[in-house]
This record gives sequence, structure tokens and C-alpha cells, in this order.
Amino acid sequence: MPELPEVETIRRDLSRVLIGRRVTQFSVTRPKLLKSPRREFRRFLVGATITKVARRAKQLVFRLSSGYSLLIHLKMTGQLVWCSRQGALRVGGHPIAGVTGVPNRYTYILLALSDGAHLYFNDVRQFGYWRLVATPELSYEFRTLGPEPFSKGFTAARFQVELARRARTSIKAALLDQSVVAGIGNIYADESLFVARLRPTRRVGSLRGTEVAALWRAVRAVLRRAVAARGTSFSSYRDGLGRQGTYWNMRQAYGRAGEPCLRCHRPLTRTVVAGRGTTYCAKCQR
DNA sequence: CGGAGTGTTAGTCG
DNA sequence: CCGACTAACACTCC
Repeated sequence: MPELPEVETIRRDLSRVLIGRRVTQFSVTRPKLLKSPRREFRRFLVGATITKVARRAKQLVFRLSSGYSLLIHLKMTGQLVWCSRQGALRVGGHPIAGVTGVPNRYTYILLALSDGAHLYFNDVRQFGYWRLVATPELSYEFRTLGPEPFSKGFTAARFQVELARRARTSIKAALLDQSVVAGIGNIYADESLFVARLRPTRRVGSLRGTEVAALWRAVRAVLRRAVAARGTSFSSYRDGLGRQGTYWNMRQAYGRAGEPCLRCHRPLTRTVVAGRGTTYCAKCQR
């Protein structure tokens, strides 16, 4: 589930409760979710203080006082649940029907923190992972990722150049390609293409300059709105206020196949592009 | 019950 | 290099 807006929401909320805390305990019941040797977690994670909670593309990056960084990828169904000593819950990730509370049958990794809180990693499908990387090597680690959509590096001109290299592919596949721009997944690809009025199947090479510029603006507008809404689709942070991500109610294309286009009222079309379910308006999107 | 579909992405194969 | 497809896994929906 989590694309840039969801991971960014999790990052912001976790950063408020994790920074300055020391990891006192680490336990794993599904070792294959660790993409680094377990001894490295014991050496560089246990005993280290979390100094920063960052994000790159769809991954969380916990900077540690040990000189290492913990990378967490939630993939489709990964979930991070922070639980204070008193038991207040903050949740990030995919909701699990009928499963409440932590730990539960999908909890595979657990951190205990110096303030008595715990951080649980749940993952129904077990695609997510944790790995440790020496902090100076992060830029190498991320060398294949394109620019963050809100960084100075992501200019319309750069977008144009990256797309030009992929002239023969569909524009939807290009948006999903993390080396073009980092953080877009299936939901926000469909949403951005709807806003830009571009058909997902369009070959990149057929796009005019004005269309590329419209898409560049659409990507940023859609992501900005989604971050402001705390993301889509997952029952966000069950804090005392019970707030949830609200982009779902603002979506214009994703998951609306057969429902009326919000511009022209024609039913939206559903198809498969780049191997992913895709919804668009056959009239408005050209 | 069987089969298709699900927010990701790395890898293979033609 | 490109793009289609698959696997990793578990669950929901029809």
C-alpha cells in the first residue's frame, strides 16, 4: 500500500516519538525479513540512539548514533505500530481486517525503546524488509532512485530528460519507474494521469512538451494534496484522536472504475497497463 | 471451492 | 535497452 504520501505520514508521526530514544531490545520471529545479517542488528541497532527519521522514495530511514541507518521498506502490507509505555497506539501501514492490537499473528519484528515504548513491525504478506546500511553509504544505496518529487532536483526539465530516455514505454510505466521520480505507486500514478488528462497507455515519446509539463505539475499537486490528507487507504494513526488518511475520499480515478468521471460524467474505464490495474477516463484522458 | 486481484519491486527471459 | 511476465506471500472477493 504505502506510497510516498503514506510513508511520509508515518515518518512524520514516528519522528515525534522516536528521536532521541535508544533501542534496548531487538527480536525477530521471521528472520527472512532481515536483509542484513542478524549480528549487524545486534551490533549497530541495539544500544544505538535514533537521531533522525527520514524517508527516501517509499522507504523509511532511521539514522542511528552507531553510524548506521536502518532502512525499512513496507512493500505492500508492512505496518509499523508504535506503542507507548502506557499503551497509546500509533499505527502506520496497511490495515488488517479483524486484527487489532499488538503484537499479533503478523508481528515479526519488535524493538524495545529506552522510554519504555515498543515498535512493532507487522506484515501479512511478508514482502517488507529491514536492512542496515552504513550511513556514509546511503547515497550509494539510493543511487538508482530518481529525485524526490519535492526536491530541487525534480525540475520539469529533468523530468523531460528522464522521460525522453524511455520514449517507447507507456507513461504509466514511466511514472511507476522509481528511477524517473521516486515515490509514485499505482494510486498516485492513476491520479496524476487523470489530473494531467493523459491516457495511461500513451507512449512517452508521443507526449508534447506541454503535456509533460502538465504531468509534472499534476504529480506534484496530487502528492502534495495526498500528504496534506495524510495519505490514502490505510487507517492511519490510531492516536487519541483516531485520525485517518483522507485522500481516499478525494481520489478522482483510482478504484473508481465504472463510476462517473468527475469532469465529464462518463463511466471510468478499467484496464491493465504495465501489469497493474489502471482506471482512467477514455474521454477526458488522451 | 477455485481463481483473480491486491498499495511493491527485483529478477528473468525473449 | 525494453517490456512483458513472474515470484515473493497471504488474504479477500466473486
